[in-house]
Amino acid sequence: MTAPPVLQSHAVVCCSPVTAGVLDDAQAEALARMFKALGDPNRVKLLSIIAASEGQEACVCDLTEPVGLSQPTVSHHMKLLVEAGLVAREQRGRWAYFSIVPGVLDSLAGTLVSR
Amino acid sequence: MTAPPVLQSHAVVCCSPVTAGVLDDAQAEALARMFKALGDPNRVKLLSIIAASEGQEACVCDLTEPVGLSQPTVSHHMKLLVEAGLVAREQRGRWAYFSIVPGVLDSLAGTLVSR
DNA sequence: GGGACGTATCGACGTTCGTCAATATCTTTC
DNA sequence: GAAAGATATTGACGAACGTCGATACGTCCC
Repeated sequence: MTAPPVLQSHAVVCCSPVTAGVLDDAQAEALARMFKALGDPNRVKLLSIIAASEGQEACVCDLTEPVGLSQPTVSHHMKLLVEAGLVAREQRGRWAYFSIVPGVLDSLAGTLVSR
Repeated sequence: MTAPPVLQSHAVVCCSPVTAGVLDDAQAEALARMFKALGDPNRVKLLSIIAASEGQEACVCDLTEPVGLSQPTVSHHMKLLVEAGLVAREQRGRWAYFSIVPGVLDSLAGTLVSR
């Protein structure tokens, strides 16, 4: 929360391959930040629900019931996913629509493949 | 530690794609377990050091200095990586050699690609 | 403007995490 | 078998996490 919203650029910076040489501190930290966001079962599930929704987007109201968590907790998880640069938030009318940032999962996958 | 060493099979079980339908609890948990292991900068760095070493293996003695952590802490991180099924441990003489489980990172990457 | 509704923030709680110093365990060598 | 070296375990600590109920904030509609 101390950081301004420069989160979109993560998709660009995040991608030094794990297996292609020793990572420096900044690279390791950028990668760990995204992986940590994926390090909770409910967040992984939330991502998959969004991906499976039509239009690849969903609002909190769609997400609360499938994961069985309270609305504030889902809101909290979504905030973490947004801050990690994995998910984008768009306010449309009363609802907040969340979608997976295009390409970010592929980029992350790219850091894991042996090359 | 309540679980016996069935960790090798993780590479087989871990791989329900995030973006190909809503994950059930077991799948989400299996994925999150591996991602959580990658959710610490020092562990990511440890992985990259192992990958960059000749023979793709390293002992704790090789790892302590690059990450700047105490020996027990490195040992602890390695244990987590092993338990997550990402790293294999092999005792050879006095030393314990750690190597990345073949294919596991590619499998993980496979769960992220949009397909 | 006053409700009603969807979402975010706050405050609190128990739990897990990352780290270290101290110590124990295992392996080799003399 | 005793000493030395490499690694693991233990115990402790503060920090971060996941969760909730209560409440505040926006947005729409009458």
